[in-house]
Formats: sequence, structure tokens, C-alpha cells
Amino acid sequence: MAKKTAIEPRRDRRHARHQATKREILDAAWQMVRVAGVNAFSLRALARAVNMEPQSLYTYFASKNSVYDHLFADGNRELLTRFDRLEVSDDPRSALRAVANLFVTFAAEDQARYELLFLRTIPNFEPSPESYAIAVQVFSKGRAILTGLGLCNDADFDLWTVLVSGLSSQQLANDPGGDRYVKLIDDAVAMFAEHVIGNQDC
Amino acid sequence: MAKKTAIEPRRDRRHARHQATKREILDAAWQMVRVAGVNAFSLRALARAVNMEPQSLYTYFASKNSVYDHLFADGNRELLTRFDRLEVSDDPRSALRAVANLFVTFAAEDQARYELLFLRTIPNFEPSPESYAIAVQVFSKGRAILTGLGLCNDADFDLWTVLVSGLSSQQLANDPGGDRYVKLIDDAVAMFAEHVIGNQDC
DNA sequence: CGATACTCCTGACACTGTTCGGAAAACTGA
DNA sequence: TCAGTTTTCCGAACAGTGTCAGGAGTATCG
Repeated sequence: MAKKTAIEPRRDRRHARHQATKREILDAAWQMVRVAGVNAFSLRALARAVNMEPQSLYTYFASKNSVYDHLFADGNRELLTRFDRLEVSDDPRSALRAVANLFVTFAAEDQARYELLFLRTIPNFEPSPESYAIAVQVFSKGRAILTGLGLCNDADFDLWTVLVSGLSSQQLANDPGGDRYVKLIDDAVAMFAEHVIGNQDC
Repeated sequence: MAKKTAIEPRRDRRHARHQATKREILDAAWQMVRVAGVNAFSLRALARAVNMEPQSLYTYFASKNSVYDHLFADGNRELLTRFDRLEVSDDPRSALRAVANLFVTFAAEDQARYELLFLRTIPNFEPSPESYAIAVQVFSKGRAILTGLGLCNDADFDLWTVLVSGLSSQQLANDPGGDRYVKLIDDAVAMFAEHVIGNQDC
């Protein structure tokens, strides 16, 4: 069964070992979460996937929720870098289209990640302050982009998030893997843009 | 501890006993789901709440998922009767406002119920055909109302569901118990109504 | 080399959903 | 009232879960 890993050390890195293994475990966790769903997925199965005993995971993560927390941070970091890379057009409408596309695509591409980041569905999980800070950064970035486009009204920004999250969740719930709601993005953005015009006082 | 219920029969009804107990268990399940969340909540805790041994629940429900299934049906039945009771105004805009209010209020009222009915978040749960049929009825009812208002375009109806589900999920996620997004309903409906005018060909 | 930190595992605990087999109670028909 | 059937319930047990305590083994540093 080749189970005795003690005979032959798993890796011979000097200092970066810790981070590397942690990364490996998290990658395996992502994969499991994606195939089994966020709420199925057990530490024991995760341990099996990385050839460890379940208890050994506790050297890297304080708890199962801590694993969730790292995934939460991972996901938000990814979303943040995509926002950072986004080139915002001068034309408000096409800029709005780009933002909506970015977000809905991000959501549609990985149901488990969306659930983890945006739906509070894991029993006792609450992101740590450090992880939550990244989520706040994402939010601020989005808000800043829209402010830059001349949208300064808070209620209108809330309406924007309603549209974008509605598109995302409907896409995932009713047509996973398809584009039934992705196709509505342009129309939705047009509707929104028309509505908020002249509504701003900044 | 007064645990021996066998000494004194739990109830003396003749025929309706089965249904009554089932209803009692489901009511207890609703309460537990509401306080602990959909994904926490165990059959054993449920059994404790109704003074039974966990195994006894299996005379009423084939599995834990079957309990979820009955809750799913319960929730959809409730939503359906609310739709049935709704008096649809002649004025399309005020009718749309009423529909949106009905749905978002229903969602905001009970986070667990919303999660159970509209988010697919329980690992291996899939509603039974009979329960799903009720959900389909709800959908059809909503669609029928909007068709009656002159909205016959499928894409526009999808956009409507995007708005309503977006309002609901944002309300629950970002301001549970408050009215931050409920207050946006009228504005959102106005935006939608303005947008779909003249877009219909029925 | 020895000391110290780090990594990993064995053993165990309390919890979960679920199955089996049997006992007790309730209902049925006479 | 009494026998027979059906319904309801529970004791025991199984495999699975997250997690903790304690102790080996290894890697690194002085």
C-alpha cells in the first residue's frame, strides 16, 4: 500500500516547505469542493487526497473552517486581481458591461467558489478578519470603478449589485454551464444605465 | 428523566395520528432549521426536540433528505397560496410592485426557507417529483401573472427573475432583518417597467 | 555533537445518518 | 371481549465525521 511515508521524506525543501505543502493541500481542497460541493467535503477525504492522516492537516490548519477561510481568501484574491487587471473604458456603458461580464463570468465559472464567497451557507463558518479584508477590498474596488463612471448614489450602487448578483445566482441556479443569463448582461446594463442617468449629484 | 414514554401513550387519536405527528415533527424541524441554519440541524437533535429516539423518525421519513423534501414542499405551498391570494391590479406597474414585494418579503422573512427553496446548497438533496411539481406551479403562477400584464417576452421574464432574486439574496446576505434592499423595490420595478415598455409583441 | 523546532501519526472521544431486529402499543374484525 | 394484524417505537450497532492529547520521528540550528 506504500503508506509509510516516514521511510522516505515527502520533500526536501529547506524553508519554503511549509508554504508549499499548504498550497498543495488547498489546491486539493479546491478540487474536492468543486466536485463534491462546498458542504460535502471532509477533512478525512482531503487528507486521503494528499496522502496524510486527517490529524496531520491540523499542523497546517487550525480547523476545517480554517480551510474554508483560506479558500475564501483565495477566491477573493483571484477576483481582486481580475478587477485590477480590468481596463475601464471611457464610455460608461461599455465599462459597466465589462464589469458585469467580469463578475458574472467569475461566478458562472465555479459554482462552489461562488457559494463560498457570496452565499453564507456553511454552518459555523465566518471569514477571519484578514480574509474578510480582501473581500472588502473587492467591494471597494467595484464601488470605486462605478464612482469613477459618475455613479455616486449609494442606492444606485446597491441596485447595481442587485443586478449583478441576480444575474450570477440565476445563471448558476437555473442554467449551470449555459449562458441563458449571461446573454442578458448587455440588456440589463442598458436598462440600468438608462435608469440612473441624471440621477447623480456628485 | 421521564424518558419512558411507553408508560403513557403519547396521544390517543384514532386515525389522524400519523399525519398529526408528522406535522409536529416538521414544525419542530422548521424551528431548528431557522435557528441553526439549513446545513446544521441533525436528525438526532430533531428527535430530541420531539421526544423520540432518532431511529423512530424513520417511520415518518425515509431519510434526512426526505425531511428536507417535506420542508421544501411546505415552503413552496406557502408561497403558492400567497400568490393565489394576491389581487393583481390593473395598472401593470403597481401589479409588478405587488409581485416583487410579495416575493422579496417572503424571502426576507425566513433566510433558512429561502436557502432551502432557491439555493441548491444541501449536499445530496434533490426535491422529489411531487415536491418539485409545487415549485413549478409557483413559477408558472408568477409567469402567468406577468403574462397577464402584457409581458410575453421570455428574456424579459428572465430579467424580471434576475431583479427579484437579486433583491432577495442581497437583502438576506447584506442586511438580514433590515430593509436596505426592500426599499429599492419600487425603484427597481420602475426601472424594469420603463425598460420593457414597447418591447412586447403579444 | 546536542537542543529545538517542526511534521506526522496512533489512539480516542463525541457526534452524525442509517440499518436491523424485536418489543410494545394501537387498531381491526369477530 | 379476544385474536390477529398493522403501526409505532427503541436498543444495538456500523461507518462516517471533526477534533484533541501525546508521542514518535525528522530537519534545522547552535
